[in-house]
Amino acid sequence: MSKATNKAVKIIRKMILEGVFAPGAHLKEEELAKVCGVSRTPVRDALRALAAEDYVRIIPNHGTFVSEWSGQDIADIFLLRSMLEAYGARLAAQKATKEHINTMRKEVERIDKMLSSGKGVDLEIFLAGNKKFHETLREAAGSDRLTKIISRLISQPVVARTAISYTRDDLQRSNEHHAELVEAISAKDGEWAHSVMTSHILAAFQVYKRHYNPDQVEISD
Amino acid sequence: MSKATNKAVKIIRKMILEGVFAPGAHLKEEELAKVCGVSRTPVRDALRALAAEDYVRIIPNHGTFVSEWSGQDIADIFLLRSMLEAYGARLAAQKATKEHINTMRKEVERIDKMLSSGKGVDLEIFLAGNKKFHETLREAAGSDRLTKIISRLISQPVVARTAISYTRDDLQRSNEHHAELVEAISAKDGEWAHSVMTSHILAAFQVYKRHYNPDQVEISD
DNA sequence: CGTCAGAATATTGTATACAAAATATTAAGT
DNA sequence: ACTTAATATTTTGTATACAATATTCTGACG
Repeated sequence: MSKATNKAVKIIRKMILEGVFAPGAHLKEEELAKVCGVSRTPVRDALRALAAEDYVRIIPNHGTFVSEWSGQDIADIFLLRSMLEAYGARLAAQKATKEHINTMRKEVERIDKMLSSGKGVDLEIFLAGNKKFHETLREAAGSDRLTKIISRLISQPVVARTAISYTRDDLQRSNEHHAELVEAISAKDGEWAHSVMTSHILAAFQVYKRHYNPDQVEISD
Repeated sequence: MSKATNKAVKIIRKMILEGVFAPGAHLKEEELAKVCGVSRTPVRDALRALAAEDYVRIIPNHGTFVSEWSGQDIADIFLLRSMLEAYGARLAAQKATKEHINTMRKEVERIDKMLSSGKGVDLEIFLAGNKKFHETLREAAGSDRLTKIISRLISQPVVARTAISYTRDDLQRSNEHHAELVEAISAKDGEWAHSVMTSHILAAFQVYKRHYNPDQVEISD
């Protein structure tokens, strides 16, 4: 993506994530152009890109609107993700190199060290390690197409917004899953890896549901 | 998509499919604008859309190039598709309404009638019926996101180009799979549907491989 | 003969101006 | 007061002009 377009994408995405534009809001090109300090042309490019990421939806001749997400949508995403990532894990078990495995193992150890240090949890470290772990696993799976599909799913606003409040136990379990995945992949056991990864993502879904529970939604009058 | 953009997308996509632009070819915006009879602005829009469909890839500041596909890529697509469509079939078994099932059954019967008519095979009827059958099944699965992902996979040039030479036996088997899928879904048996759909897509992959075999590729000097 | 530098050209990226379409506003009629 | 039609305004869509970048060509030099 080119300079001005890229700038616009970043600014607009951030604003949506921060709630500056509410779900359903109508994004006007000229206004965005002013905010981003570029002309309408790259703004339009940016909106097309954000539509591809499902941040907005474009209705021809009517405009661009911030996407709205139902609980069903979110469940959909997690279930699809669990399937796709599990498939990736199976492939990784067949194809991972020693380097891939070492990288993953290192990330597991780094997080483990953080958790058992006695100090408070450092989410920064966890998130970075988690990201690296999954990226490496996808790379090991060796399917660019799969990687792209998954990336699109998890780059979506709902998931991106999910700066979930992980409890210490959640982090612990997550990292245990990671450790087990390394074991399964080392053993070249695709079914095992598949199964652990499924649990891993569904557990994340559970954490999400616990936090963003429909029961907790308040309706103001 | 708006008028001029839509026109450009259709023209350019067709030209790529027809081989007017070879894989790897550099598509120049001005030239396309002239061919399509619109300005560069909607052409650029069109190229972004075609990139999303994987017909082309865009390299910033360098241009747009017709996508190239390896055998590995194609295998990747079929395998992913088999997984995703199988997942859809499982969902459909859980959620399909009587109307969905009736529509699917009707398409099966229409193709069956064509095949057993004694006359030669009518590919038009088969392709239309096949399309309708799968669309209905995806609708029955009730996941817009899944539908979108699958659509993107199968709208890709490699698959689109696959006007495969189905033999009569291939068509017969394909329709038997369809019939079995209707049975499985009627019985609300998700595992059965999943399994039949997997076979169905992998069989299609086999037909593809039989036709577009690397062995047959000639290299001119 | 090759290679490197620099100018010339071609191509993409961005801004602006204009056209088409949709939305909002006003005014008239019931 | 409520519709409805006409008009004004806003917003998106397209074309063109200009700027930035990349590519190609040319010629000097080793």
